[in-house]
Amino acid sequence: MTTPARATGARPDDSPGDLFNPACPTRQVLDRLSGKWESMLIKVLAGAAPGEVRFAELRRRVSGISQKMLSQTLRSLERDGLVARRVEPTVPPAVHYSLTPLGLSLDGPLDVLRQWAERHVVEIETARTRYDEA
Amino acid sequence: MTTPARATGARPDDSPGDLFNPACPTRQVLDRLSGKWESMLIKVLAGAAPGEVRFAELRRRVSGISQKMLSQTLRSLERDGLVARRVEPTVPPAVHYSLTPLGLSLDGPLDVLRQWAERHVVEIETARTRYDEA
DNA sequence: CTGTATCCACTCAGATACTG
DNA sequence: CAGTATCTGAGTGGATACAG
Repeated sequence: MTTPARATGARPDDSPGDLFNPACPTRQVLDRLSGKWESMLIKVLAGAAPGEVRFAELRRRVSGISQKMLSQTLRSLERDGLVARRVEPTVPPAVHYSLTPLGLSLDGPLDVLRQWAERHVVEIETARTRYDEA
Repeated sequence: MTTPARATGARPDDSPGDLFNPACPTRQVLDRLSGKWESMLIKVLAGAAPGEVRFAELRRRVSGISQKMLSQTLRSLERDGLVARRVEPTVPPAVHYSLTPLGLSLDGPLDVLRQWAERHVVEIETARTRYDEA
């Protein structure tokens, strides 16, 4: 994702109604959430809040995710300050993940979207079917 | 994206807290919005609602988008019943796009996310910088 | 247990050129 | 004007193997 530095340069880019300039905050957040697992991870962690969840347990809760994507997604979430990581220096190590206050504050907005989704999936699927028939 | 039919099959997949099964509506909606342009297009069209916007005008309003991505994104949005397309049979043809009631109803939830984004971008950027330094 | 490294397939997104 | 077709590079995500 990583905000593309203005694409072509075809136009000098000073259009009035340009939502693309300057680097739209919404874009950045949406990009962050646009991955395949980000939003699910936040929901799972929010569901466990304020408790911590270990790596293996997360893997179980978000079934279908690969080890790679789990650690990759967690790292990106941690980088953005949405997820906290705590390592217990035992052998073998136990790593606990939890939502930061910032991460937790995102769950509300995400939930609004979730509710919209649940209310309208059928409509969308209907529209899709109708479109594909034509 | 297209919901991946349960990945590996490693586990019989009947975990209790499994958000992945059955095909989560949230996932589908988030997937729909996860593209680079989808949410921006909805915002632009919502800003013009209930008016219609022509193809070329959209291209101007969402600067940086290529012709290909614009038509591609509009088609997927139309397919899902979020966007309406009206062709005026003149020569050359004039095509008008607008949000359907369904599409319009999505603008609210999206706006919640936008507001969250605007309130917290700085925090996120700070966290990111701090993480990258370590 | 909790990752990282590597390889590979697939999709996304942009550039360019062409059509009704 | 409003697209479609094609080519290409970059990014995403999965499988597998290996490491602290």
